[in-house]
Amino acid sequence: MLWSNYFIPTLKDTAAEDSQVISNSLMLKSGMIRKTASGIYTWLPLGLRVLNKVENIVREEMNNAGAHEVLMPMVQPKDLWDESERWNKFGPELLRFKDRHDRDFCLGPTHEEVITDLIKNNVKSYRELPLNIYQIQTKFRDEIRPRYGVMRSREFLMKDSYSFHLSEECLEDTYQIMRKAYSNILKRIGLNFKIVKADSGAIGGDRSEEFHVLAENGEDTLAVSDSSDFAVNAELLLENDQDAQSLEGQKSPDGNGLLEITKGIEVGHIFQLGKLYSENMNATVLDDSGTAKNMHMGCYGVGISRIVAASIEQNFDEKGIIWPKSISPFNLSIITIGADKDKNIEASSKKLYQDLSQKGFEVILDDRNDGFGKKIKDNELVGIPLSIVFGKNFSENDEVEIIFRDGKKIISTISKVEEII
RNA sequence: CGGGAUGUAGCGCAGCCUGGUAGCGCACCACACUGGGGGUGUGGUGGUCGUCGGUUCAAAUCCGGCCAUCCCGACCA
Repeated sequence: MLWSNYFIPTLKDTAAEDSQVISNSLMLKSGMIRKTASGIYTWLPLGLRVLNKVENIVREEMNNAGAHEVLMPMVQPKDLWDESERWNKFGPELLRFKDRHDRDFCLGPTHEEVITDLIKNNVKSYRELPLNIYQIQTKFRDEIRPRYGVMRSREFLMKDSYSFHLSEECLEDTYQIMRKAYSNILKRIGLNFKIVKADSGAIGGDRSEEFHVLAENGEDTLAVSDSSDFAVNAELLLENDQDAQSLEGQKSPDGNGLLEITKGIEVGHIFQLGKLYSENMNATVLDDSGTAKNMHMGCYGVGISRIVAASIEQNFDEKGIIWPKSISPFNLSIITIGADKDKNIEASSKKLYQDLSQKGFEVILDDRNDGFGKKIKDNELVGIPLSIVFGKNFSENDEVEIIFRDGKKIISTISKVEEII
């Protein structure tokens, strides 16, 4: 990729009103996203690269966990929501509209109805279970007040899975597999996270846990034991008007150590739904005695677009974004200074760019006709892990400089670059 | 929906109080210089001041309605 041909509209400043949340401000400044309307964003090429990387890691881990990918419609008919009795329960967060024939539809905020309908129409025997189906798709929830950029947007990209089982034990097995898969996802991306017990909320069901990326700006308050794995969304421990901070230092409910209060961003949520939907929507299979049984269900969500923002909330400095290597939009950049004066810089940088690209590195060649200052600032803002600089040192000594995002610098020659990076 | 705030050039802002020919910085275009931390110079492009109405000889400025956006709250994967 040549920077000069790429679409990366970086900004020096964002409006005061858009700068309240660091991830939003940095995503705007680095040219990852632009706001189209409140809570609705366009992903630009750079942002989309990151989004796709998160998406692919999630997809790989889902496939590894034995889940199968589908793509369900974003537009859903009212009849399915009547079956689950959620058309009336869901409230104005469900964006509804009519088609030209005056039939009612909504934009999908979640897909329990569609998947349950699909499975009940196509799975008749317990022999076909368990099933674990997922999709990666845009959801729409008409939030009362969208905020914090893509962290709480109305339109967002989510991976949602639904599992179907004859027995509760089988559901528990899959739940544990998904729990492990979610941990793998966040570990692979390289984020610091906690799994916490949660309130299952409006989706309903029996048991649920949330995956929180730890960050100071997190919306949720977590109570975590200082000496065991115990962690819970602080809401669940609060009584009446109690303040979350008052939990700090109290004895952990599991008996191990004291509670610490920390902030998290909820990026994943796994539920055991039980038979809630299968009963409402009459989804059954025949068991080994030929009896119709309502299926046990689980559902598992990951906020893909939210993970992108959460990663920034957890990893940034005064210069800009710091990407974990796993989701950085590029592995490295090559920066030229004065290439139009020194044709050797132009030719050599291009050759290195081609060589590294051919070897599978994702490289952006910053060939813009600008000075060092502007280029390195942009590279730091955008969060590229390392930059290889062709400049005066190359003209005079055939040396390039490798500048890492944390500020460390190494002088090298082209032949040694590959082993360093 | 309650409370608070904002809306002026592509972006960031000043001007509004005290009405009188719309400004600054950045960006952008041209040319030259420069080329290791957002460089310099010269010359340019770009705005029905969110919108509708009112007051006035005259409105970005005063008054009212509406819209949009942001922050706090209730709500929420």
